[in-house]
Amino acid sequence: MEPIHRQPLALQVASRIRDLIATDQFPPGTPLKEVNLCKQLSVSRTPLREALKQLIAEGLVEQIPYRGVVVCNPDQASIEQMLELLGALEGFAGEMACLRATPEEIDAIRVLTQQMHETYEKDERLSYYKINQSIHRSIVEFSKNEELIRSHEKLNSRLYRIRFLSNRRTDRWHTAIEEHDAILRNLEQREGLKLN
Amino acid sequence: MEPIHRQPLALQVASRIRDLIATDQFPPGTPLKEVNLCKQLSVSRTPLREALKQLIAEGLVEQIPYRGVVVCNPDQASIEQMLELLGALEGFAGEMACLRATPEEIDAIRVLTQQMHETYEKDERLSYYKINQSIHRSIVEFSKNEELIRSHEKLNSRLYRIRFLSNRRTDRWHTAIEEHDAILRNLEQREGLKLN
DNA sequence: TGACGCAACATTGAATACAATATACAAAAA
DNA sequence: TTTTTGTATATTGTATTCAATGTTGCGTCA
Repeated sequence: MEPIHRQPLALQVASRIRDLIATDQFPPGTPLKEVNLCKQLSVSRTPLREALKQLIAEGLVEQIPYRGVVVCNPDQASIEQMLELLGALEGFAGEMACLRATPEEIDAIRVLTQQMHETYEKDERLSYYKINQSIHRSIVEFSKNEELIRSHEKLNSRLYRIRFLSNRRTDRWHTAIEEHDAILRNLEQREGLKLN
Repeated sequence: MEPIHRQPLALQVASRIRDLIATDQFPPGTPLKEVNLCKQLSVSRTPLREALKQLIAEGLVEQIPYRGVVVCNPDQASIEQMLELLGALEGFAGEMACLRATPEEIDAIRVLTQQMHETYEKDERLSYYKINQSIHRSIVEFSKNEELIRSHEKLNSRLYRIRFLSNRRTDRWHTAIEEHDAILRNLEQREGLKLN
């Protein structure tokens, strides 16, 4: 029988804060004062501090001893480096997915791709964004490399806010779909190679 | 001027435990009882628990609620996945290093490579291992991608113990140097491409 | 008027105390 | 004898308390 998955307070707190950062309710630079957050979240400092330790390890917030933690404000260079690494991870995931994905899984990606193009035509940006994300996530998942999946997930979540904001800017809107099509062409092509 | 880097207790504790795991003094499966460790390290539970949270985030130990944390015991499949990802990261780092490394930095790698071959001829395995590591580390560093450097560092440290142990087995000893030469040939070749 | 120093306050770091949960073992019932 | 259940103990989760450090603002002196 399926065991119950417990969720210690620290984990729940970490998730919550992660969301608050991703949705820009805690924009970069926001100082995360422990007592304030304790009151807002109705938990004591101990689990809160443990949650913060986790976010620090994830690189989402930054800590200066005796001066508290603040939401990271990555500069343009850092963002580009993160995107660069994300691209590399997804590229590698694509290669592995070609080797290991089942035909059914590849079909699933084809369906998602079709859906994505439809939402793009209709200019439904939120749907487009979500489908886009699930395509990327699927490719990574089909690599069947747990370690890669975790790394990608963490890096992707750090870029969530940035991607979302930049997706609303028209210039990024077009380049995004172009990049994406390139990735997809690559995938299709490699899949063809695999079938030979 | 270079600021003083403080080292909160939790960080020191985390480093210590990390070393204990890496050197196999805490072999996989070892249960990390909080009160025991507190006495052994002469710290209270609070910084210890924060340190453990960090190690959990790093994937070095695993936690089951109300049942404590134990040193992870990755199975063969997980190890291969980690090595696969590490290879991908280093491969990508190599590409980036070709674009961004200065001639001096490439020379430094050439020197290290020469030293490594010497220690290999002399059958000095510890030296070989260390030089090998610093070559890999250098290549990653010269990619000039901080995010990549951090990811690689973390994954590499998780594999420290495994690599060290497997390096002592003769079969791995040969395949290791072959793999390494392949990487180096790749690097040299790409460097040549860059110079065109 | 400006710079320095000191003190009061705010905030984080660490330790301890208390609560919740799991495990082990023994006693009782089938 | 075996199974079950209750209780004692060990261990982790959470809250609270105390200590160390940083910051701010005012007052004094040059």
